[in-house]
Amino acid sequence: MSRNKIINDKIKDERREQILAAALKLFAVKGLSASRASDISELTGISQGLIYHYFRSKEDIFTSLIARAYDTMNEAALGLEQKPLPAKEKIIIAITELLKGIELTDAASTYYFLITQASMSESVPTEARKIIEEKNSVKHDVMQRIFKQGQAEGSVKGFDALHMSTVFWSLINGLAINKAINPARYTTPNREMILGLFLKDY
Amino acid sequence: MSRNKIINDKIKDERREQILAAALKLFAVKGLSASRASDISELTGISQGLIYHYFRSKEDIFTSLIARAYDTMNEAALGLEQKPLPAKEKIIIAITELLKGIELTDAASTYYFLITQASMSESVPTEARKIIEEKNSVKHDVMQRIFKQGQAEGSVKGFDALHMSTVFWSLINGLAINKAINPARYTTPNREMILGLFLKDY
DNA sequence: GTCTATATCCAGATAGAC
DNA sequence: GTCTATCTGGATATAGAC
Repeated sequence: MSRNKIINDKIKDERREQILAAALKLFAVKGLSASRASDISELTGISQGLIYHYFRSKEDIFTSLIARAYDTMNEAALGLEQKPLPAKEKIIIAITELLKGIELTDAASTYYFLITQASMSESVPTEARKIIEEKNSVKHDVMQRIFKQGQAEGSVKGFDALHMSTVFWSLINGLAINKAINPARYTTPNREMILGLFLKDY
Repeated sequence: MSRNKIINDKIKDERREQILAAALKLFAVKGLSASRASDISELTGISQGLIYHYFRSKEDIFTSLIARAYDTMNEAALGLEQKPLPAKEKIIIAITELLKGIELTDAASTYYFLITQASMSESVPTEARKIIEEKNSVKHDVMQRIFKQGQAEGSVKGFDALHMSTVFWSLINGLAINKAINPARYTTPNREMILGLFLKDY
């Protein structure tokens, strides 16, 4: 590979990343159909036409982002599950980290928001819909297993593990949305209050 | 008013309701910008042009629906607050009714969904945005007052009432979304589990 | 690789006949 | 009141120059 080819490839990667980063911000707060190619153009400073040199279509950008979002979130969930810790610790870490992510509105929570928007909407490209259906259950399954582990260890309350993971992710999701809707009013809720939902001795 | 005028007014009302009902379904699941006037036309059987005889614009329909949605929800919340009951009972009723609404996906929960979609999206008409900012706090304020009442009565846990209302509505909201995303997987969570978040003796 | 200009399409909204 | 036909604007995507 020639010197120039290497440099070009690097530019190509950077451009793709710029486009993806801008599109992520837009799609997360406006959804796919209300986000314009011209918005991406403005945010990145690159011309509208150039977007289509890097992606076949707007939907293609969207689908790429959905895939990334799930990979990021699911890796985090699976990574936590595999740590050699008692379930109680895993649950404390999960809630602490997730609450922190919501509070800071970091990159991960923008992904989270994108997924929520996309999951709620019936008007997503077929490719993206497939990914959602395929990968949405992973984090639910992980938490279910962690709750069961905790029940075996005696630290977790005795409710149905499916119910607990439903409540867990619904609450986290709901908090993220709440924050987004009204950042001024939002305050991170008391951690003990939430931990007490799942753990004994709280 | 002549006989014909009365009949015409009735038709006019019915048509408006048909359009609003169809638009509600569409906006709630696809959002404003992905919902087409032609979709409304298909759902109602009314021609596309006729829609604009009853509403000035698509945004006008959207704004009308948002106003209705908040009125419906806020009336329910304020009605509950004013009942001559101990706070504990009010909380039990609220959670029971809301969980039921989510499970059945009734009309009220479609309104709820519309509000969530709209609140999350930055691309809503200015008029609708105003209504959201004005009326979104009502149900939070109501729950805050009920929690404080309950703390005075000794039945409610001692966490900050603002935190409790944040958690309350985030969880309800999150559950509604969860159900919408994956109806097959959703099971209504154990009511006692949720009540225990707020009430002593659970 | 990047831009400007443009083709093409589609959706919101209007006009006019019945 | 309702429909069909049409205008118009704007957005995606492409073509071609540099």
